[in-house]
Amino acid sequence: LSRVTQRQIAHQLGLSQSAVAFALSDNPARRKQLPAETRRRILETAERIGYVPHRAAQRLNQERFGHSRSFDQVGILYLATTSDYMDLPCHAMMSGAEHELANLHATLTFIRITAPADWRKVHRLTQAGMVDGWLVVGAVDDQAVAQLRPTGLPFVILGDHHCTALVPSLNIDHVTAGRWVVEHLARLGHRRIAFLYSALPFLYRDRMIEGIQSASVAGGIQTVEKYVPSSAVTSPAEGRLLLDWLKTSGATALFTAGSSWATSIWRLLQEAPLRVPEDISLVAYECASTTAAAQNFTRVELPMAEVGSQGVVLLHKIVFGADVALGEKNIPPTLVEGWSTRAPQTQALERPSCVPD
Amino acid sequence: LSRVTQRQIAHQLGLSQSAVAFALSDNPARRKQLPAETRRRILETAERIGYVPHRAAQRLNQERFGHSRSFDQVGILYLATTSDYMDLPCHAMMSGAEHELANLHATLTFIRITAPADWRKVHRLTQAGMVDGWLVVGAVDDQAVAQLRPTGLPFVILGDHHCTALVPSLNIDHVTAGRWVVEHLARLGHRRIAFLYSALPFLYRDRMIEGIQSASVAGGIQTVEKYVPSSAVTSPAEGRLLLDWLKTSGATALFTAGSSWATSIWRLLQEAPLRVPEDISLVAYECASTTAAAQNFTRVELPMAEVGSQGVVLLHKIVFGADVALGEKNIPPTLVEGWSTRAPQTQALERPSCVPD
DNA sequence: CTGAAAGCGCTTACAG
DNA sequence: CTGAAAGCGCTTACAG
Repeated sequence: LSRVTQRQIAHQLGLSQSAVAFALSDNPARRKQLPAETRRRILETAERIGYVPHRAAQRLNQERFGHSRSFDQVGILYLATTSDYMDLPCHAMMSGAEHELANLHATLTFIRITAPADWRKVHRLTQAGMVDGWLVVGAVDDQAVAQLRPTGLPFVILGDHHCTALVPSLNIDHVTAGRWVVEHLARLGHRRIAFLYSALPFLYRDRMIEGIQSASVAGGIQTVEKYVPSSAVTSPAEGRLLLDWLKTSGATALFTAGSSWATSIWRLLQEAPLRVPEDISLVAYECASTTAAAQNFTRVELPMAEVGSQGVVLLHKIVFGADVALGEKNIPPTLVEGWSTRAPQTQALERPSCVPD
Repeated sequence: LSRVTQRQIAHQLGLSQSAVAFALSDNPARRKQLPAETRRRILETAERIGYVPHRAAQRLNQERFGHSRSFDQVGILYLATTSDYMDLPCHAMMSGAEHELANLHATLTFIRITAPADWRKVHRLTQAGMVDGWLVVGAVDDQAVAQLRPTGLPFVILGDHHCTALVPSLNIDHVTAGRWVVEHLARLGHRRIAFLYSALPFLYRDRMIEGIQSASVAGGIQTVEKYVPSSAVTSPAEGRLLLDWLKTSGATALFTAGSSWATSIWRLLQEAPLRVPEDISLVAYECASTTAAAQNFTRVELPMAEVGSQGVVLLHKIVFGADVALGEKNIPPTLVEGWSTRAPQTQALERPSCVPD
């Protein structure tokens, strides 16, 4: 597999190498300097013999005419979290970003930051001229941004982050996710809904609660909330407490707002026994895994890949100097109606007399 | 952040640019051509002003003296599977590879292959001189290798694959994983062990069974096996069948050979009720997630990151022409002793009379 | 033993 | 309007 160069194309057609360069130029003004027929022959030959420009040569050139920014090589910084909860959604965002970059004939370089010393990798890559911009996922905070700024390269943060400064970022619209769950159940006729949240203060959780509460107020929906550690979903003792809470709550629907909780909870409900959806409607929440989809629960699906893809588009705009507003852009989630929700029975769950209707 | 070049260093010290190049050369023979003191001054200055060689210039040069292979840019091909089971272990291997590459000042380019047309990306990257070698993870088969060969670049397959041809590859030693589970339980005094396997014919599963059976035969251990779909772990009906099977099996220990099954099974056992480890010992199996570790079950842990790291080492050897034997290299797993295994009670589980002892 | 010079493949300013 | 030439930063063969 020897490399095909512009010189070889030129030689084949009896033209100068610069004629070939002109024909292949990205710059439309420069292309016009060539007779249309000559250009056509050059492009045809280039295509036929499989010419692909040598990236290193192009990059080296940019050092000379630095004013025209390029968008060939993007780095994705994965700031490791203490848990590995984030791996799946981050991987999904990365996949989406890679897909979008491939369309632009650009590549994605993966860099994992585990310790502060790993930032040296970032600075080294920058100095080596390897990167045109950064996508950043994981445990992003002001300190990370402080490391990123001196690279002089544009960046976009993907997913939840802890920055207080205004930074270009892209995320799922968790507020809307929460609102849609409430609105879907309200439309079916539910008036009292139970919510099971993670006890950990994830950002996505608090955004979702924001949406849930605003939609509940707007729709006259009563809510009951319970915050549980993820382990509770599988612990028998916690499971019993959870069922007791649910039965006395008078709720006709349950939203399990932790990723992949629905299957375990569904199992728990069946043992109560509470039939889904006859006795109680169940809405699942899934972040970058597909079990809820496989079981076709009614569910909130988060388009993490779309966040990655849109992140690339945003970064591209910034590189080429488009006037991009700082702050967070949001991608709407999807509410998929499966079998696990329906209108509530007129005869509600066993309900304590103290609960007003 | 303007770039620091060899010329600038040379200018500062009143030397020629080639003297600087000699001092910084990787080639020890070339370094010796310079007086030690001159070399020291050059290195000191380079360090002080943060010189980092421009990667594109280095790469372009290699086009000229192509005989000396480089190992700067490695591509990781993620061949998407139909399910997303593989995402977590693949991400773990990728993280391990990135860490090892960073030590070598090399970078990892992520490419996702979802459709056959995506192989164009691979060929384009190759032609563009962007890659020195490939790491390949996911759904790798002979067809993938056939796409890879014409790139002319060395490759190493990480993790399970379906190639019939002999290819350089690195994997977890699943056979040993199975053997260790049996040997651990045998050492504690268990003589009859139950195994819960995925119904899907994963390669890791069959390797593990191989190890389990050879160790069982060697240690005089009786085994009972059940193959279940992953959903069985959470379905109440299947759960009851599973408990019945377990109780009548006469087993004093259970190995749940599906990733992250242990928690659900443990819950199921508690409802039976079967206390762990008093009534039955439980060994968990975990692939690139940490729930079993968090709960400190006795468990088999798979060092996926180590597979990635060793994969880089192997690829590096191949690039530099070391005589590497084809076929699979294996990384031993770890058996971690947690709270969930102990010696069996002398009074065994309820056991049907038809089972010989 | 030392240092000026060639050239990797490309892009673009500049001379004809 | 066209094409020869300069040069990005580096590595290495080659002339002094």
